[in-house]
Amino acid sequence: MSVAVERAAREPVEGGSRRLILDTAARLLRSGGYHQTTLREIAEAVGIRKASLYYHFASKEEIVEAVVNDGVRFVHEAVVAALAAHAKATPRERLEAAIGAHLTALHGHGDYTSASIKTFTFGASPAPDSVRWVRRAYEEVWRELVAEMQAADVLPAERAPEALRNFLLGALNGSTDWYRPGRYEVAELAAEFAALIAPKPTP
Amino acid sequence: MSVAVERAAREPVEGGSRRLILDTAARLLRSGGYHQTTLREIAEAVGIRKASLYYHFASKEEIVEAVVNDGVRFVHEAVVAALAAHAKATPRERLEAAIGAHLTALHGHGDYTSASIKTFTFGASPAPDSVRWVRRAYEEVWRELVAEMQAADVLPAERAPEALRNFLLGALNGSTDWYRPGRYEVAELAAEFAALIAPKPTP
DNA sequence: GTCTATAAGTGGATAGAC
DNA sequence: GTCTATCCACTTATAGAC
Repeated sequence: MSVAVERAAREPVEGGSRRLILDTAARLLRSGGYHQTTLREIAEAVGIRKASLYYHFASKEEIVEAVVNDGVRFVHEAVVAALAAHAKATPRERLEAAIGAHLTALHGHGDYTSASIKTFTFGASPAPDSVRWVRRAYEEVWRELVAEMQAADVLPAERAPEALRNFLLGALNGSTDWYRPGRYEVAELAAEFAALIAPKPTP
Repeated sequence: MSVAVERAAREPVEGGSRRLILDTAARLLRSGGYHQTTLREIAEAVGIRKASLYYHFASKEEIVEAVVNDGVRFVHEAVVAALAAHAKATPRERLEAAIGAHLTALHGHGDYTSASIKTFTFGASPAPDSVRWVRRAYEEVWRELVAEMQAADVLPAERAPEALRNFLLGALNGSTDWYRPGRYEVAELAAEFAALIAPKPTP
């Protein structure tokens, strides 16, 4: 289900095996991270031998790279879509929508995005170029959004935009360490976070 | 130097070998995390054979557990000390001092605290009891501080204290992913973060 | 307290049959 | 496209000499 949603966010047609491998890898990377997740584990969970993975991918790094990039692309598109859907809303509503979309991608059944955060520091010390680009592109969305919010006086204009963006995204991503569905809904969390970074003006 | 400071924060006298091993492990864990850091690496950096590590520790997990706990104790004591030093300051100054102490422990030469964050999700899925206790104890400091700040109206009283604390600590700890010394000073970062979570009232 | 030597297992990756 | 079989480097950990 969420897998279907995530699939729609990526390339249209391709062999189902490749997708199944990535889905599985995403799930394992989400809980185990890079070094804990082994090719044997992935293969077993998929239901094939680990040697068969090499028909679809050239290396472990290639699998992880694909998962990580898909994860960032997924949250990227979700946030862009949320902003488009709230194009005519107030700036503050737009901010809350973006926060909600980011958190939903993180805590919904989207293994890719969580795996992406968990695997932030990659196997190889400098992340592959593709990873850096994809992240940079998503960052750009927030860079623009922060600028819009500062211009609209929803976020404090006198604060450094970079610190603001890093502060907010750090807090959002950090929620993977403590948030567990069931106590709050993600929507409540989003409202709470939006209120913290951009307090509603006292009426 | 920072190592000396950190040492002072822990047990007084003990064999220097054990300490040296932990210092080295902390440094490697900080950059590599749990699974990337091997006993061979640690031993080589210390200048002994890896088998010799087993004279001092029973297992890799025991080494990591010691580093992680020392790291949390270090930042814990640093924040408590900062609050004590600002006992008579305004609530807002106390908050900024606590944020500054936390960030300094994270980005100074304190390998232990950074390693602790990086190794947050431990090897074994449920972290050892000792780790959970030590973290809980530190959390308590912030729980009290947040309550104090909400009472003093420095932090918004109408927001959920738990969300507030997690939001703030997430943002602080997330800075390990992007902050690099040199551009800002840690003190500037602390001031910026304090301003973001607790905007000064417009005069 | 540190060493050499080694066990027992697992990691990623490849060759080649089917 | 998936399999069996295998390679080899490297992992944590132990045994026992010095």
